[in-house]
Parts: sequence; C-alpha cells; structure tokens
Amino acid sequence: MAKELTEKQFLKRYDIHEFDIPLTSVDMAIFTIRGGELQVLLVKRAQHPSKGLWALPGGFIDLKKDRTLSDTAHRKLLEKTGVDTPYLEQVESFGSADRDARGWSVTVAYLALITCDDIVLAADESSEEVTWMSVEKVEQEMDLAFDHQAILDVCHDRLKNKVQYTSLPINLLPTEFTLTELQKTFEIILGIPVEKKSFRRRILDADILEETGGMKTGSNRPAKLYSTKPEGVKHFFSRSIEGPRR
Amino acid sequence: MAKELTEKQFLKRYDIHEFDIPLTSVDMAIFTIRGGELQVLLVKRAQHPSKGLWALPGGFIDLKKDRTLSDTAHRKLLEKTGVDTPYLEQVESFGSADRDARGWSVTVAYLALITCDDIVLAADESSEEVTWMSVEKVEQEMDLAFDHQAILDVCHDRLKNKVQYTSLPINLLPTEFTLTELQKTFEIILGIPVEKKSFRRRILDADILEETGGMKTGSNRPAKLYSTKPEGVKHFFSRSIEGPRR
DNA sequence: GTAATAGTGTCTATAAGACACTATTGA
DNA sequence: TCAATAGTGTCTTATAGACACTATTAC
Repeated sequence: MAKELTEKQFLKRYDIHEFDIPLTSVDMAIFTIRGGELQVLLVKRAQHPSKGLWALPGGFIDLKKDRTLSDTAHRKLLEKTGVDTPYLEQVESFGSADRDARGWSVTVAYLALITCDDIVLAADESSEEVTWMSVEKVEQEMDLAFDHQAILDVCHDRLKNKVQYTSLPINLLPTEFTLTELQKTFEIILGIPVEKKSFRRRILDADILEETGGMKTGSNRPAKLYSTKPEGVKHFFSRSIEGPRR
Repeated sequence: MAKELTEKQFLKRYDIHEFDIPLTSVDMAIFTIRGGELQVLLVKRAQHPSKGLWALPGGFIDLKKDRTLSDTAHRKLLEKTGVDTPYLEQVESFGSADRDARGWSVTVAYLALITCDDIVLAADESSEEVTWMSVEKVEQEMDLAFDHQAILDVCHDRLKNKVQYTSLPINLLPTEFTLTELQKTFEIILGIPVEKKSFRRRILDADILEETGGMKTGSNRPAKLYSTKPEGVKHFFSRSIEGPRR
C-alpha cells in the first residue's frame, strides 16, 4: 500500500484538467419596468452554441477576475448595463447532462432589478445585440437558447412571489417616486389590482420611506415624492398582499 | 479571417479539459429530530483536503450516473442514509476562489428532512465515520471542513424561516403522529413556544392531514393519530406563525 | 365650476394569540 | 380520586380589503 500523502503533497499532484467535470456558468434575469410592463434583458448569441438565438445574459466564471460567484454576477451585470449596485439575488442553480450541447453543465441563476432610466445597453464579443423584451411576450412566444426559458420562468416566479411580502419593487423605480407609482409597479408584477388605502397603510406603516419634500406635479393634484431608507429596499412584511376578495 | 464554423464543427473541436473551470459539487444539510433536538448528519472526511474534519455529506457530480443536479443530491442522500424519497430542496450555491484548497470551486447546497427512525448510517470510501450531531452544538462549538459552517447556517436559516409559513416539519416525523408531536417539532425548530389552540386550528383548517383512526396511548388521555395527505408535506400557509406577543 | 388624481376615515373580514375551560385516560 | 395530557370555546389583536369620502391641482 502506498505511503499516505500529506495534504500539501495531495494538492501538489492535483490537476483539475484530469477530471471530467461540468462546465459552470452564471446567468441572469435582469428585470425592469418599461412601457408599463415588466421587461427582461436579452442578448442575441454571437457564438456557438445556440448562435443567433436570444438568451439571458451570462457567462463563465473568470477564475482570475472573480473571487466569488457574486463577483461574476456583478461583473456580467456591469458589462451589459453599466449598472453595478442594483438589487441582486441568487435564485437557483440548474445542472444537467443535456442543457448545453458542450456537455454536462451547471448554471447559477441570478435575478437583478434595475431602473431602466439612463441605462446604456452594451453588446460585447459574445453577444451581437442587447435588448429589453416584455417578459410576457418572451414566455408566450419566444424560444430562448439552452434552458433559459425555464430559468426565466423560475426567476419570474420568484419575483412574483416575493412581491407579495417584500418591498422589492422599490428597486425598479428611480430614487424618487410617488406612492401611486410604487403601487402601479406592484400591480404590474402581481398582475392584479391592489387596494389603494391598504397599500399606502402597509408601505407607510413599515417606515421604509422618507418624504423628500418634493412634489410630483402633473395635470392634477401634485403627489408627495418619497425616497427609500437604506434598509427599505429589502423590507419583509409580516403579512402578504392578498389581492381582491371576490 | 477564418471561415465560420458550424455548430457541429464547433462542438467537435470543443475540449473541456483545455479550460480553467471551477470544481463543482453538491453538499447537503440532512436534518432530523433526535433526542428532542434538531440534528444534522455529518461525515468525517477520510480523504484530503480537510482529512479528519467533520463535514456535510456531499461530493462531485458523476457525469455518467447523474442526469441532473437533483440526481446527484438524491444519490448522495441514498448513499449516506439509505433513504431516497425525503423532502429535498435546493438552497443556494456557494462559489469562490478560496473555499476549497484545490482551487476555484462551486457547491450547490441542498436541504433534506428525514425521520431518523430505521435509518442505518453508512460510511463510504470518502468518509470513515457518519453521525448525527446537534445543530446547536455544531454551530456553537465545532469547526467543519471548507465553508460548511456557513453552508449549514444558511440551510438552517432557510429551514427556520420556512417553518414559519409551511408544513415542512411534517417531513421530520414518521408516517403517523399526533398533533402534539407535530407542535413539538415546530417548537424545536422555531426555538419558541407555539400556542396550542392556534396551532391546531391552523393545521386542521389547512386540511392537509387525515385521521388514521388509530390512537396513541400513553399514561394519559390517548391522542388521535394523523397522517399527511399527499400535498400536505409542502403546504404553504397564507400567514406566518407570529410567536408569543409580549 | 369640472375632471382628474392624491390622499383619508372607517367599516368588515380573516386568522393569529391568550387563556380558561372541559375530556379522557392510567394509576 | 388525582395527575397528566388531549382537545375546545371564545375573547382580543393585528392587519388586509372595501369603499365612500375629502383635498388639491390644471383648466
């Protein structure tokens, strides 16, 4: 029997290239509100496999640049949108023998929420086109690369679910907003109307907003502008929005 | 400029061994209730790295045997416990340059709930010892391999959190149980007392249990035995257990 | 003034917590 | 009978939904 190795010796002889291991990547569903609907950022693949198909932005971990998985996610988001401090949450990992033609692969899916104002979308070497697309349209009519359709579904479900008991939609609005704008954002994601008084009571009682002092004027009564207190971007309510009683 | 490759040509020339990619594994926090406390299954590592340290059970994806990530998780669970149809849920993936001495690595963490009755723990070539250990003790006094301490914390947090609004603890009990036993299980995980009447109302109104007809006799009034309806193992309540009001 | 949107008062409904009460067993 | 645990009746509390009401602007 061979003499036992020390951990140092073991690591010295260890060569990852000798093993059959899965490809590992990060993919993101970056959501925003545009044109009164929930949209998601898609890139058109400029490389094989699935060249020419629309896909969620993502890519491989850069073992040199990235110290952690969340670094990879932030880097990808920054590359595509120029934004680097949005709401970012890991959702789920998808791994199987057949989700990528190159072989067994694992992808870690992230969900990001950003306000689309002032975002300049940027293509890079792996994508020839970048665009915002209606989530509803993508889910009903499109055919995304790999299993990105399923990944988008899971991220969208996670978002819809969390909107029932958190303040996440705040992250989809600019820094100053009115309560009506915030309510509309909740309604767009939930897909149901929300009762105005309950909504305002809920948000204001949570003490997560500050009046900025400014007012939003339009063609009617002006509305108070609010901004979010630091912890307000990820507040958890003790009860869910229940929706209309029939 | 080179002629463009077809996808077929691209895939033929693709060799995963040419790339620097992270190691990818699956680790599990397998929870049970034993001795009136929440315990987690640990294995003592028989191989480098971290040889001799206690760790969460887990291992690499077997590209031949496993078609999906969840296959890997089920396989690992079966290897250690002999159980293969428990409650199993993916929790989060952890990836970084320094969590494993062998290099950049990603692990997908799963949470499993099983009843410890009739489980025969089995060591294999990568673990010389397998044991149940109090979660409280592990978190307070032990030093697990890799970042398994952090992974256990996250899985434990996920469990505590979900117990507030789901029926998950049902999965920690044998097929027949009394309402008092179920309540105790909730209390052990939550770490707070639960009000008896509220608890029974909540569980029975949810219509997730069936009376088996049997009674559990002891030295006092016998208690009705219940079993779970098929969908009852993962019921979501519309409101959370709030705990005592002060 | 009117139209339109902002914002409030106050009722009901639902489900949780509190807690005292009754019920059924073994010894 | 008593100790112990099973199980219930019913009040209070917290927060959501309903919906009509008032407030403030542009025109």
